[in-house]
Amino acid sequence: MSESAPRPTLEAVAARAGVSRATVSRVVNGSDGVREPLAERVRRAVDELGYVPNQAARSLVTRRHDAVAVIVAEPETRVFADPFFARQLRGISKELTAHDNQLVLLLTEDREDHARVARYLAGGHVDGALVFSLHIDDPLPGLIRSAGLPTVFGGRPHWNGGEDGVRHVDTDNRGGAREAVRHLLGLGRRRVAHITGALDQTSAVDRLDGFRDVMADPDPALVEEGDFTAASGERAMRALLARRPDLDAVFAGNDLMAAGALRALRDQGRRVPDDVAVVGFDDMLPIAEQTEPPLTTVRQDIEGMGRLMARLLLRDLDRGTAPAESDVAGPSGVVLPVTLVRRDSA
Amino acid sequence: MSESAPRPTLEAVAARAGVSRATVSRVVNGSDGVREPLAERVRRAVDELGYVPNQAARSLVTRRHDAVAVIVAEPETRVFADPFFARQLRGISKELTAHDNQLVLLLTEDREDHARVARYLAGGHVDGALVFSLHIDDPLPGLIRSAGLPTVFGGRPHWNGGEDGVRHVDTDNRGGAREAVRHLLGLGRRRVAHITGALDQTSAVDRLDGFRDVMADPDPALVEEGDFTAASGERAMRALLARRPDLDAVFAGNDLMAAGALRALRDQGRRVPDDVAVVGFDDMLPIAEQTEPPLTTVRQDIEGMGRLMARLLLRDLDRGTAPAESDVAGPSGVVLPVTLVRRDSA
DNA sequence: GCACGCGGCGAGAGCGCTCTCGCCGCCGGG
DNA sequence: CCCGGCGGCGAGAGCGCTCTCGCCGCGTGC
Repeated sequence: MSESAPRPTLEAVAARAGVSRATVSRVVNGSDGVREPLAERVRRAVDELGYVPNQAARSLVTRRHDAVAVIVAEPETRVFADPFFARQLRGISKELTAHDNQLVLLLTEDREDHARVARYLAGGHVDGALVFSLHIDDPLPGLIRSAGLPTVFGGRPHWNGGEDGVRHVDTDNRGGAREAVRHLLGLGRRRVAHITGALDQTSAVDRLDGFRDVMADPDPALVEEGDFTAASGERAMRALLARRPDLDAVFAGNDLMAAGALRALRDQGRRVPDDVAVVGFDDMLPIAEQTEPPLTTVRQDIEGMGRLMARLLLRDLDRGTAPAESDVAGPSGVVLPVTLVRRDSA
Repeated sequence: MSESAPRPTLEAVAARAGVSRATVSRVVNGSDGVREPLAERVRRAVDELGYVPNQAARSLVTRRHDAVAVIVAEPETRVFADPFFARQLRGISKELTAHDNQLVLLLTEDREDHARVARYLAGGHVDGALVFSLHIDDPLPGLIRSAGLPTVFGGRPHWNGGEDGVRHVDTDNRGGAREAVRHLLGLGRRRVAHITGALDQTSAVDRLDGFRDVMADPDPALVEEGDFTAASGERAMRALLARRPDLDAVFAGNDLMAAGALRALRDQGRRVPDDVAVVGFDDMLPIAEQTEPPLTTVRQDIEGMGRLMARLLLRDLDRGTAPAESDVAGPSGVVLPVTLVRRDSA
């Protein structure tokens, strides 16, 4: 216990094994060129001394850190209100640890934080970055790109019409929306409304686009903007009912808004799904299961999304330190499939 | 763009300012002993070159990393099912960044992960650790303590009867439970039941103790064990109703179980709060607000808990690198107050 | 006016590692 | 049997920083 024993160095291991530092280094890093009996002796010495390489010293020369930053913009809002974020982190974490990388978490809320993050990234503490930036006016992506670090974005970035080489992974928001609306039509519903999410986020825009794909020229009175909160869903539902009392289905941009809509419908005495069928998006547990009735919704693989982001980034990191814009191999954007989960609300 | 410009070193700044490395170092690290005009010249050189210290090189000599590990055990279960975790992280993050420390997130699920974490901590990559370990048989705390790193635990650790010097911060689970039950009694309820959380977690045990404090020798038939999930709450509520159909109130160990209980009560045709009053714990949003009726519950300051944990740890780190068991100043355990939030369920 | 003290600054060592280079011993071919 | 080649290993430099130490120049006291 006393004074924390000074950690053994490469030198110490070398001395104990009766070899040079270089040889120990070779063994520890698994490079070949060391004959078996010697290697074995080194390994024993490592065990006996409980040697663990000093990462700082190693980074100093290799310029690798085996660490990536995960940057989450605006934890204030939706991101932190639901388990979304935690699931994604979990996926990322799994993938990173499987490749012996550390996860450095950076939560940002205001401009000041952005400067800090930019400085941190420029400081070269990490090898790459995974970024979640939701809003359209967020300066963060720009800062990050200019830091020149390999980066993968979560969700389709705003400035990316589609294929300009910005690495990202997204959920098939548009396809999922289409599926949700088609399901409602398949139920025989004809006057399907949509409550959008906050339209400064691409996920909301894409879901709205999916709705329009299927409804082809819907009555504008059947679309109402929300902001992904339950309260906004409730308010939007009321507005919708006021404008189109005859509506018989609603597709909400997420489960939280669907829950709000459910409440508004109940207040107005509409039965779900008999009078109005409701479909959500996300399959956010436990919300989706706890509503009355349980929510039919579009499930996305959050954890898988996290894993994939990490995997993409690690791949870039492996292929040489310089991921020049040009020679990116593989698709720059990946879209994950979704599945419709049928419960009782539609 | 081309090849990422080789980052400027101390040497470069020194050359530009026409001083020695030592002087630049002094200025950069804010130590005094450099006269103003010179210091100013150095600062200009730093700006012009966009110099950012190389953390690896610095750590190599200082043995500080300005980084703290946050270790979350078993993200599988409850931790990840609710926004609890994210809130706590947010508090931690705020406090850490305010002190220029990085947050390294370690998520663990199985034994193998534990070994990895132990190795990581022993590897001296971080200056301290913040640990969330829920379950009684978790080997993690032991591993961490033996790594000899300054550590603060989230929640009361199992092996700690109270005051044996293990740094931790906890919510006033017992006090909150008492308050909840007293509230029910104040409403005139007399046959108050309790649905416990998973009793291998101290929070569940403490809440049960609080219940007992007030109910003084309650009918054992009025206590049913759950596991913090909504499903368990529903099941427990049914069992309780079967045994004591005359019960007129229930205190659930958390909001999720309260939501489950609400559902069971509704199924059995009991009105809430008229027939049976319900109180939860956590004030987990958006659950607590979305139930029917909205839940009266005990709110804890999750984010504050995170902040406090970080603050405690940073304090330990500042007072010399060796936080010998003995000379810990200040209380080893801190308990955060809770408040009862009255909504409609009780 | 001279010695002494003190504060500002520079020189240099060294943190623990990686990696290049060159040496040495072993093999095969002429 | 000698020489060239090659693979295994050690020596040493150097990554970018901090920090101790000592030098130098100035101000002060007698």
